[in-house]
Amino acid sequence: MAKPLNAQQTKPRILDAAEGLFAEHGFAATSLRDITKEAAVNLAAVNYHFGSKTALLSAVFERRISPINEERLRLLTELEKSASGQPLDLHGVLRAFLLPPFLKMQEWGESGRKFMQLVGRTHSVEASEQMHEAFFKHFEEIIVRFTHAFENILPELPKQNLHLRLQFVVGAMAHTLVWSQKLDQLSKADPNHPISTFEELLQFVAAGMGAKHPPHTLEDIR
Amino acid sequence: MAKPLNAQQTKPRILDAAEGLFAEHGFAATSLRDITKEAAVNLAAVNYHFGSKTALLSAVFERRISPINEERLRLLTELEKSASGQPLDLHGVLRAFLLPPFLKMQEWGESGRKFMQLVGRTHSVEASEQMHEAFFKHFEEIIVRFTHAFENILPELPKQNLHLRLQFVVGAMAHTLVWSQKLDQLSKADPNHPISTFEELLQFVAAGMGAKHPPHTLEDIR
DNA sequence: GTCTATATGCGGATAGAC
DNA sequence: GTCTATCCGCATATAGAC
Repeated sequence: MAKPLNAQQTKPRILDAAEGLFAEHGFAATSLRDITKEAAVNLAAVNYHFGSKTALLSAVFERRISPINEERLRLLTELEKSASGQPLDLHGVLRAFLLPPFLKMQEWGESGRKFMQLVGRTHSVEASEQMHEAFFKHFEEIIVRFTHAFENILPELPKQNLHLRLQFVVGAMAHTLVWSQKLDQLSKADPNHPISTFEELLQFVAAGMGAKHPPHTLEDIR
Repeated sequence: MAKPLNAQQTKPRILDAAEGLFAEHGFAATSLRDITKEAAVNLAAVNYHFGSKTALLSAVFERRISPINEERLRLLTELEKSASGQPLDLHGVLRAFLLPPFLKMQEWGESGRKFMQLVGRTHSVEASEQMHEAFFKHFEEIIVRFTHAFENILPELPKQNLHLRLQFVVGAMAHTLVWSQKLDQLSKADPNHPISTFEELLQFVAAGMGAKHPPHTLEDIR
């Protein structure tokens, strides 16, 4: 009960440090020296345990993305079961997609917050093309399953419009995750009326996804 | 009519090259060697003309952000004038905010597309804290004027919720600008039914901003 | 204003002792 | 598995000739 200070192994220490520094300063701007110093391990440990800086970044993604996407699919499957053939609910499916990252972020505390920042950054084209592959391969099943669900919920919306709108959802979500700390401060600005960033986002994108089609034309707006 | 090849000066060549490379690979991952090679100028030219790599990035921002935000304010002022005291229209104000970056992007062609990618990247925390200041100082007046306009349009929505929703708008916009090339391909996937990415975005965020408040509770959704 | 040459330091990665 | 020492290339930045 008195020596767990050094009990933490080298690998997770490196992962934690890398996660935080990549999130704060970006992949290219973070050196292995920064990481090993922060993790209080030897410089050579990164290459010994992970092989290279790029492989380390992959490992950072691996650790967090899988549980999030598994939870998304679990929630979606649950919805499909309890609907038993009936069309799904727009709010519900959006919630299945959006809730897991917010939940896991809370569950993981500060480390989770940093990771989400890194994810948001990656959405905006950080890192090389190879990194993008390593990142997006984790989302293939998610994209297929959720797109299909939304197509069934909104059969009248042309697919192109639907797919665009899903991109807007992703954009709003990514931005919210990146700035979650500041936005949460905003949510609590009035202590008599604390609101949930997540719930507000869900409300917003549900309205956006359900916006009636076709939209106003330029003429209507002027 | 036969020698304009070398007529272009060094400074704009550097700006163009830097804009493109910062957008594609990020600030930290782009070296002055990459830039001067792409611009076909001497390595020392950057430091001679701009002083440093960071100052060059500032200059890249300077050149493009000002015209966009001036146009935003011009459109908003125009709306206020023609409304002559009446409350403004939600669609109209959102359009005044969102249209200028899309218009300028088109106007500037490939260079504009790259710049918008860079802006989207910066929204997601690229670069250092100093760079952020240099970036966001261009938006102070925009934030004040537009926030005020939205508060008047949606007086029943608590300010915290309103401010959060504006962040969602910014997130969807930034993501759309970053991925504009791919999303435009999506918009034209069906040649019989080409749609406008911008109009679809406007429709989406207008519905989101106008979503009724208070939202469903967690209980309603389950 | 533009060039070459170079100062100076940091980057990822590794060899080899322990 | 962990350490020190080091390779070697590339980074930004500058000095000084033209």
